[in-house]
Amino acid sequence: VSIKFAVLGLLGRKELHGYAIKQRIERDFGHLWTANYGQIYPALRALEAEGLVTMVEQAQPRSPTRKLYSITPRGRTALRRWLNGPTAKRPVLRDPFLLRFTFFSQGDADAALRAIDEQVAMYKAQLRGRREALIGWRRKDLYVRLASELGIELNAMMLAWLARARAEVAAAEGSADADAAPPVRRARGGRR
Amino acid sequence: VSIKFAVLGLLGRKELHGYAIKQRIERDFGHLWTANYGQIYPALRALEAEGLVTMVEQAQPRSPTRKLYSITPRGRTALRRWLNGPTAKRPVLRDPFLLRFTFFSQGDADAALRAIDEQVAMYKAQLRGRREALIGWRRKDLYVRLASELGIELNAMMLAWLARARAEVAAAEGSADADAAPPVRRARGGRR
DNA sequence: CCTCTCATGTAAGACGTTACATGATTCA
DNA sequence: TGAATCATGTAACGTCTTACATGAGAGG
Repeated sequence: VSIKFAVLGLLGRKELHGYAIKQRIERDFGHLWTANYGQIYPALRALEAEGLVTMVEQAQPRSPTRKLYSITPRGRTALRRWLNGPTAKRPVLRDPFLLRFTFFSQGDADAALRAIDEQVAMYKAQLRGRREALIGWRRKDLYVRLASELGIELNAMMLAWLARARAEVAAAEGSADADAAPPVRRARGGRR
Repeated sequence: VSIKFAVLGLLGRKELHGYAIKQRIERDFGHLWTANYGQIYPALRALEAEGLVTMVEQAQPRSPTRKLYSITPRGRTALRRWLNGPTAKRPVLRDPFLLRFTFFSQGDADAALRAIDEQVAMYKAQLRGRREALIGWRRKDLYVRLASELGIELNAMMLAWLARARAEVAAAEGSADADAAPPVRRARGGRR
């Protein structure tokens, strides 16, 4: 249900075609939602069938024909109702790594360390990308900017937690492992 | 795929029946995963069919018969392989509120404020519950404790962000709204 | 008497992911 | 020549949620 409205919300700002919608989702809120063509194209058809958007084909000289979708007045009403309505449900993190993490006491000693380092690398790369993306939102939509900032804070917090977790795990599992992997990173310092 | 292993991981610690598994999931990592009977019971059957767990019926004098599941040696091997294996995929927050939030500039002025206050109330209640749950984990499993602490930090961070977001939104939308709802909460103070 | 907790489960449907199919253009 | 980007889509398959069905005992 949410994706239909996310698409409608994007069309509320600007007319777009399916391919562009996917790009926007990734750029604007890839940290808090994902969507793929298997969801986007059917959603657009459904919205059109309900009369919330209209479609116009747009031929182009040297690339495939686009299908441009625009929001209708009825679409705006539906969007506003969704925005004013109640919050569907409380969020869960649903992070496969963290789930696995809670069971590491049953695994091999160093598997935990390796997994943590993997995560650290991933979050560092992500953080860089997000900080760059933020610049584009600096003077634009207040809400998008705030959500984007949350993504960055979250990311930084995860890195801080991972550093702490790594230290505790290494300490608990005999100090031999502690320097098998790179010494406890100053990564956290980058946060304060 | 993750739920099967989450169940297996729980059984790796202690033999359990389906109903108890659900309770554990809620208590131990309700913040990072959810599961319902529609997933748990079929998962148990599947694990049994694969020979990773065994089941024994356990009649009780004055309550329904339980089906106690225990992990097998093959189950332990499979669990360890999962723990040592690669991390499936990067996480997304996937919070319906935040998704909606990014579109509030297209909605009614005060709907955003109301929605934020709703979220604040929810997170405050949740934070209380989690702090209590943590006490039970203090001297138990290191990994579970760390994950639990992350849940609390996350929760606190969300509250801090919501307070900031509220202030910025109120400021942007004319100061009339700013005191229609409770004055900008000192909630953030509780964090530093 | 009614609701809550314990305890098992199933079925239908909503939602999401992955892989495939098609085809032109651009860039190394 | 090969890969990436633009652009559309579908089918199969997983996963998750919701709602129902059953039934006993405990406590207000």
